[in-house]
Amino acid sequence: MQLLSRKQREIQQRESQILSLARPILVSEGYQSLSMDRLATQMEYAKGTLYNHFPNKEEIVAALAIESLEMRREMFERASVLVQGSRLRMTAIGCACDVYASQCAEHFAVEQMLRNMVIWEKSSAKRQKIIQQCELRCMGVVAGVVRDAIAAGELKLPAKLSAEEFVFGFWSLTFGSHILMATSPSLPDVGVQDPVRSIRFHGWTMMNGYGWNPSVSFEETEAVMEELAPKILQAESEECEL
Amino acid sequence: MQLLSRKQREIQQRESQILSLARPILVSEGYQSLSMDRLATQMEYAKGTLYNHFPNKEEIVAALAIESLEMRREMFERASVLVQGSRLRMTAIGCACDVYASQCAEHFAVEQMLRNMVIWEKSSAKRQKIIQQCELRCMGVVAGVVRDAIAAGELKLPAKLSAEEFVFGFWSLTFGSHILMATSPSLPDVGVQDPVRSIRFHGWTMMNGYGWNPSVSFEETEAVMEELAPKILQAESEECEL
DNA sequence: GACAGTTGTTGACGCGGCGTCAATAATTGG
DNA sequence: CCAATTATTGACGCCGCGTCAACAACTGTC
Repeated sequence: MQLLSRKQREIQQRESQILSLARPILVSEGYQSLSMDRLATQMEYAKGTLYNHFPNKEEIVAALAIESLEMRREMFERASVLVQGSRLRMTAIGCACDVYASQCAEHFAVEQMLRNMVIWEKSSAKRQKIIQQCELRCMGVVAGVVRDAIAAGELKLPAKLSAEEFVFGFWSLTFGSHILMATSPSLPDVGVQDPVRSIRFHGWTMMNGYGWNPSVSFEETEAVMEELAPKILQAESEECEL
Repeated sequence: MQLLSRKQREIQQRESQILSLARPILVSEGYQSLSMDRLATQMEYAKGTLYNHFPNKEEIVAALAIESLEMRREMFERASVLVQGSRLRMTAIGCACDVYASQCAEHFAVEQMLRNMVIWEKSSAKRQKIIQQCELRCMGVVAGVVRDAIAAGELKLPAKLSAEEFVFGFWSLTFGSHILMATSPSLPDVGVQDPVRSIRFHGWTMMNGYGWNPSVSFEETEAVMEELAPKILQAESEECEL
């Protein structure tokens, strides 16, 4: 019994060892450079042993993506309770997105890889379910803030727009901008000098467009974001480098 | 001289033959399924001949992406002159984005593939330049509308926000939403019933937030988009299926 | 503490895809 | 008609994924 559980623990922890070895390779050298043979060599285990843990390479990426999505959700939750007032809470979540995409770029990158259908399709139904639940819970956090805003009379949703559809707009805006920043070789060359500030401004304007109260000046919004950014990152600081 | 030019023409047209054979495979079966051997077999040429045209597989994808970007730009240009008034012209371009992403999904998909650094990095400097110019020209079309709006006094840009940075917001919003629609397995499950309409509404609201005149009701905006969509597609109709 | 049964580990192997290159064929100019 | 140039070919080397039969370690039993 003692030995069995020791062995089992050994196996358990090997799983996370695989993941923590795979992540830096995946992020710094890309999906192509992550080879099972290389991983096995570095682990000092045979390749077959890796396949006891993950049925294929894609599953490793999916597992990493789940870790990343989990982290994003934690940052959302932390951000959403750092300040008072629905509009500022929403702003804080927007800030969390920025922090996540820039300070935890390796996690953001792994999330994106999963959006390649090749990887998604080859990953197990079990992990697909988990990933969808992660997404759902992220959405839930933000939609919760929106519902609070409505309940407090600080925001009135247009007819035919659900809270989730409302969130979808902000999601698209920040998400799209981060993808573009990460993959568009040279935004400055097309005239976008400060993309992050621009998107913050657009988000702020969109909130104005919806009449989200109490209204805040953009300068104040920026100040709040500057102040919150380190707090959002804090608890993750040890597991999130670069 | 006759024969030489016939031969040369033959070679020229083989290039587009390769591309038009590669595109459907790439789109319907994914990047992994596009193999050089398979392509060669279907072309009824030897593999080596393919490599006379494209130094590697990635370059084929890059070449396809250029075709797609070119088409997007044409649609933007066509959309931007279909209506009068800067706000409606901007709306028309937004509509062009929707049409492009939904009706020319295969082109949109190829564009996205290029955003995988693996493919981007392996493509030649020459093609990278062309791609950046395509992006620049797309941006140019939209920024032109914005500048017209400013000149006509229908829009006033906030200080510290360039026309391009202004465009970047709408770009992120529509682009982000289309990526999410294409890759997020089940938006309806997280509560987003009608993503396209939602984003149109968000874009409309953002324009309101910036005080873009003359203001238009959302219903009218939708009506204009419905009317324009087929016209934007028209000239491409033969080269864009599904 | 020997033994049968179970569970975990190994790495050589098959397969398929990319890109190369020496041999071969076609084309050109003289 | 004959070099010289240019285009075409497909077998080959290499690498990476995933498998599986052989082997090792561990477990519970008598």
